[in-house]
Amino acid sequence: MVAQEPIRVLVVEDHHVVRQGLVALLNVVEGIEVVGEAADGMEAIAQFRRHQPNVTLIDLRLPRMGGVDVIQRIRMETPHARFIVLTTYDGDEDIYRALQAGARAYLLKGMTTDELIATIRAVHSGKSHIPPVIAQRLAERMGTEELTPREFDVLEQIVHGKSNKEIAGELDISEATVKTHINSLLGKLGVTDRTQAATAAIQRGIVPLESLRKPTS
Amino acid sequence: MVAQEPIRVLVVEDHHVVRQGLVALLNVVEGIEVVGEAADGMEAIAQFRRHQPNVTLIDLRLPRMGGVDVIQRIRMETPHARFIVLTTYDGDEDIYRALQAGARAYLLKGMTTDELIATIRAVHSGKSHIPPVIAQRLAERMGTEELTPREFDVLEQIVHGKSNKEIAGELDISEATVKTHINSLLGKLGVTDRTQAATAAIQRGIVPLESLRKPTS
DNA sequence: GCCCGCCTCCATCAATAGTTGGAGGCGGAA
DNA sequence: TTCCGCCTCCAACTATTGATGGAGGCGGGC
Repeated sequence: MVAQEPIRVLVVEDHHVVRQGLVALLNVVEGIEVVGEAADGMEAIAQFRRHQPNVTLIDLRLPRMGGVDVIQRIRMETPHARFIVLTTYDGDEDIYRALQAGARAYLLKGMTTDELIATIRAVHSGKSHIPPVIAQRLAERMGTEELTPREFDVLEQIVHGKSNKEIAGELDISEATVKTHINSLLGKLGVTDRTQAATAAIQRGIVPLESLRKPTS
Repeated sequence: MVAQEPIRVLVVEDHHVVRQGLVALLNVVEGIEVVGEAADGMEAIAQFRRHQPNVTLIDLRLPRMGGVDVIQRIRMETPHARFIVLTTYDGDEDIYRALQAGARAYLLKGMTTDELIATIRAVHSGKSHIPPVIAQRLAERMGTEELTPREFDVLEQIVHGKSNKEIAGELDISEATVKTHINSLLGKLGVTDRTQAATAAIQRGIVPLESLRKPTS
């Protein structure tokens, strides 16, 4: 193989062990050089500016600014920046938004090292790579109508266990309006009651599970 | 430091990258030797039998038999076996059951390498180690009453979006009985309606999120 | 300007869901 | 045996939820 500039990679991942593992794996690979690491969103942006990597490997779940926002922010400054999203399981919503934001590839953490390396090379040379599992979910999602902002607000409250009356109070609208929104979002989500709406929202990542911990705010 | 037998460690983790990272990290540490790796529950048991490790590092979410079951099975054969549970986030229920099953330590994947090593050494020398965050959740959980098996069945159906009538059909009991169980489990979970019960069940890991994917079985 | 989607609200109705206060059977522990 | 927890069921009631078919205002795109 001809001697070439190595692919400069930035690794953004908040779990120490996973991050160190990734770096260790990648640094022994010929033609790949890890030029930076970040454990949260802010740090990721700083590191990107400093190192201008060819490819950024990024987890979507990050402290201080989620992965999707990081991708968007960086792409505003550097439109040609290339991202590989690296995540464990995650709801469909995040996948969708990450790709919208400009990620070129999506990898589940269960992949092999070879797949990871092949994907880095592919993305660096301008290709995209979406695993079949993910592609299928995206396809399923496509038929789905978008929720309006207000419907989203209501759905969020439903997931947090609020009654219609409470939601009305919270959003400062009448209970009738809440019902209207619910009726509409039930249809869009393809479910028949609020409980199904709540689990669907969690499962699809529309409302993050973390927000359930201590929600009383 | 005096030359000693190294601590023999088995790593059980289904994500290739994470597992390889862990192994790479641990193998450079003085006094620790990774004697085996497993990517699922069955393999874990086989590897344990073969290598008889001093400490087993185990993820709770595994294909083909969950981590908790693995711990229980191994401890039946080898009661003195020592486990460190290693997991990302996970509901309280799993933590609780893992400790019940005999795990000596619980580590979140966000920990540092130093913490990991320190914990391995501690557990090997017979100590336990539960992070404060986890300990606190366990404490909160303690006041909680256990659900009866039947209540659990009903809760599961609720999470899957079934109506009372459907649940009655599914469990082959009357709708009245379903209501009785629901009334009881709402109290035990400290919630006021089925939607809250569903999100609580998911959030606490009582009903696994994965079971929501394509549940129609 | 006109249309369309979104947000807001209304009334009315039917269907679920949740509450209360029972009751009987069954099996294990004391 | 007696007690207790669990499972089963009931009636009767209230509260909540979801369905339906409106209606007006507001703002952006054509």
